Amino acid sequence: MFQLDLKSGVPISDQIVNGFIKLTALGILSGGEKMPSVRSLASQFSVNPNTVQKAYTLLEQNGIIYSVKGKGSFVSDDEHSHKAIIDGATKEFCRAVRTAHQLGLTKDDLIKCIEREADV
Amino acid sequence: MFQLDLKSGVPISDQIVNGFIKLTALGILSGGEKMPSVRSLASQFSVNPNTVQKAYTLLEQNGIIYSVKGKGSFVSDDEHSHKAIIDGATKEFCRAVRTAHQLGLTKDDLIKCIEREADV
Amino acid sequence: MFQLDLKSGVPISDQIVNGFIKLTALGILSGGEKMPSVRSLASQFSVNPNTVQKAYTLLEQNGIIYSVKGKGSFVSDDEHSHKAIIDGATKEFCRAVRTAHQLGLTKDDLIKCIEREADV
Amino acid sequence: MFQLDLKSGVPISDQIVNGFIKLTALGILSGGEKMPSVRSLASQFSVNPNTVQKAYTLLEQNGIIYSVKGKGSFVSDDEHSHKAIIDGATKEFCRAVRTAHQLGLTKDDLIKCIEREADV
DNA sequence: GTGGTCTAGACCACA
DNA sequence: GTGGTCTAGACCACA
Repeated sequence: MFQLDLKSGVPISDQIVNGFIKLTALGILSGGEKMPSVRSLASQFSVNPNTVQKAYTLLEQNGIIYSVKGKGSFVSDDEHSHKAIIDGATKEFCRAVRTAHQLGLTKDDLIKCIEREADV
Repeated sequence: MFQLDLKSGVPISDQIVNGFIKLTALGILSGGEKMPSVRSLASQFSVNPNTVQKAYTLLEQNGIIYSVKGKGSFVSDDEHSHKAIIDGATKEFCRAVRTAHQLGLTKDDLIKCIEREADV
Repeated sequence: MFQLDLKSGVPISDQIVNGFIKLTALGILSGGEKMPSVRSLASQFSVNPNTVQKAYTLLEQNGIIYSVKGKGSFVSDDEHSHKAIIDGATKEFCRAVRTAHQLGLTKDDLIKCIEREADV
Repeated sequence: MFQLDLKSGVPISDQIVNGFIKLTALGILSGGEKMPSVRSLASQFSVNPNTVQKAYTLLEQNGIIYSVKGKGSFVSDDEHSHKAIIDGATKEFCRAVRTAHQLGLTKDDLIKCIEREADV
């Protein structure tokens, strides 16, 4: 699935959120599929169930998954989850553009960076 | 100079760092100029001196300013500080590009965002 | 009959209760009519029989249905069930009015909402 | 301030959220005012700090308060918090109207209820 | 079994 | 001191 870096300073719950967002973005996880249960994932990562629970709550608030008490958590329909991910990522990226621009990077600098990093 | 936004969630020390980086990027602050003293800036912003101190330390670590014992802190020569700022901003931005790309934003999406946000 | 929405977060047993209440309110189910057996409904909905049983118990407690040992469950006579439904709904709605009013919605706000949502 | 009912079945964190929403709606708490610290409120209510923390996080997500690490939590500007409260309450109430309407309450029934409960 | 809430208490970054 | 994250583990409703 994905790895956690306990010493990175990034909250573990956020790492779990990001991990699942990537899996979904890559199509490895798709609509309706069952998520691992809170407890099983916690023991798999040797992490507290509360931490996983928090991550799942965040994922649900962002429309990536939905949970059914007593049954489990499930990935939202592809259309829904895909839109949620693209929307979030776009917002985040546009903020980065604004910051870079304010610090004096020119449009050309930014595009050069894209050519280098986001090449097909 | 610049304003602090306590509600933004961004650590105040980071906001101070960013504020000075912007002033320098815009050429409002230039090489050799004296920075306000930690204590004066703290009282001006009604903020804890430790917070300003932390910001100054970060600025120094990034090569934007340098301090002279007993005299105060000064902006690095233009060439030096400018390079430091551009380098930092580029690194940060490229990371944002990678993340956005991994989450499924296409090159076109990214460029569209730049057109919108970084317009002259 | 009616559909269950697993993603809604509303307990399935409550959804079954509400489903039958609506069918009765609409006159699709009327007094004396036999309810589907717990087991048949459970398999029809691919849901745990306990869940259906719980719903039936709630419906009985609210006077919407009654059960006869060895024969099954039946819809209460129209007058009875209709009154039970209206009473419950009224109580619930009045509570919502109180809450909304306490939070600062004016009588006009509330009525505007009714015009919009409960239009013929 | 307000009281908690530990046996009500309503999550304590939600009760705290609702309590502060009411205090704000009533104007007892207004923009910029400092909220009690997580720990002090927890001890005042004899409740775990995590529970208060959760409530504060929810209030922040709803735009009612904002928190500054190291300084405390504060009520959002009146305009902002007021809008957030009215929006939330309206959404909630409209849902109640739909439900009541589906169960057969007529527009007149609903309005009668408003006259009774939301009288000036 | 499964998600969700809660207590008790440690530890961190920030001010 | 203040908010925020986390562990350890209990307990509840729902299925």
